[in-house]
Amino acid sequence: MAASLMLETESRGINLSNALEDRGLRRTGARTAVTGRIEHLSGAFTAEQLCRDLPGVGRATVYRTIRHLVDAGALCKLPILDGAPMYSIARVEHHHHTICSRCGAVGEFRHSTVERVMRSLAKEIDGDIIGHRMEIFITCGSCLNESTTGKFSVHV
Amino acid sequence: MAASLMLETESRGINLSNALEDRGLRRTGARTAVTGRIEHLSGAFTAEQLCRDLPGVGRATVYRTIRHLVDAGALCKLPILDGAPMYSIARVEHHHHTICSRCGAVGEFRHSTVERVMRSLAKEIDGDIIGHRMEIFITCGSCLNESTTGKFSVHV
DNA sequence: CTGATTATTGATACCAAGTATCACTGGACG
DNA sequence: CGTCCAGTGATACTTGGTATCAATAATCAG
Repeated sequence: MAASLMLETESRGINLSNALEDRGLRRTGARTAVTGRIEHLSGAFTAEQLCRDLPGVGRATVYRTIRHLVDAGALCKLPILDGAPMYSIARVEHHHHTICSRCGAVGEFRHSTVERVMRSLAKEIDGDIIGHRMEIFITCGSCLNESTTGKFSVHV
Repeated sequence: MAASLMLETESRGINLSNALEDRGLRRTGARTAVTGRIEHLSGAFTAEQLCRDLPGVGRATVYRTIRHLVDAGALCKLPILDGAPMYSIARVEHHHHTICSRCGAVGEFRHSTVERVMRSLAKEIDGDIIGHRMEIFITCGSCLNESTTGKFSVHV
């Protein structure tokens, strides 16, 4: 992702273990393994992928830990159209995602115009806006130089 | 949804059975039952809901027919954050959705500014944009007058 | 109309993702 | 150190959806 896109970003210090502790949860071996693995991964991942990577940690614990991290706002859950949802570390307070339809790489961005659109829509919609979500499907720069077939189908 | 929102809309004549025939699929009793039921429903629905409503049609056929309709562009598939995806008839060529987090009602809208945002992002993103998706979570007008609890959790 | 051809159906079995249960374990803390 | 309770993980279960395949229904040529 181009650096210019991140101009409006206030990046957060990321420590997933702390995010759990802040919620009053104990720092245990299993949780440290899960958060450590997530921080070690470069991008987005699925729950099953994490289970495979951490055979020493039970499935239930992996799923529970992910849920805690999502509840804490430290992870974003991205409902991809087909297949299991993906998760990515929430580095930016409120943001949207770019998803490469070939390699699955997920990026974050903020764009003030999106928020302006929301404010203008608020006047027209019959009801209260309580949130929004936006995903941009791309073929990322590095995939443009390759010839692999698509990973996700995109019906938009 | 406010009528003003639909101003940018070119509404399409909707005939799901024709959408299937246009793809070279036969007009059968089961498919007519499924498309008829979908057209009869007021808003968005899940595949399982359709199966329950049509006990005379097999699960496999319901799922197959939905898939055909999505492929034909006659239905939109909406990945709600938790639970099964919802489907709604695509009345407008390219559009976005409002989703009431209480009653699950789904609306469509077009807003030219969203497309303008896409064009400005295209210059900044490292890669090719191949599509985008936007959902606005709302509490719709009719739900504002009630006191039911939320149906969907919204982490945005 | 009749029979041949082929798409479609739906019961069944299956698979994948995720959750509930519950006896056991190990952190925290007096 | 011992107690207590949060946390764990094996297991069984649920849900959403797909593959299989024999039976059935559309379609079409004659």
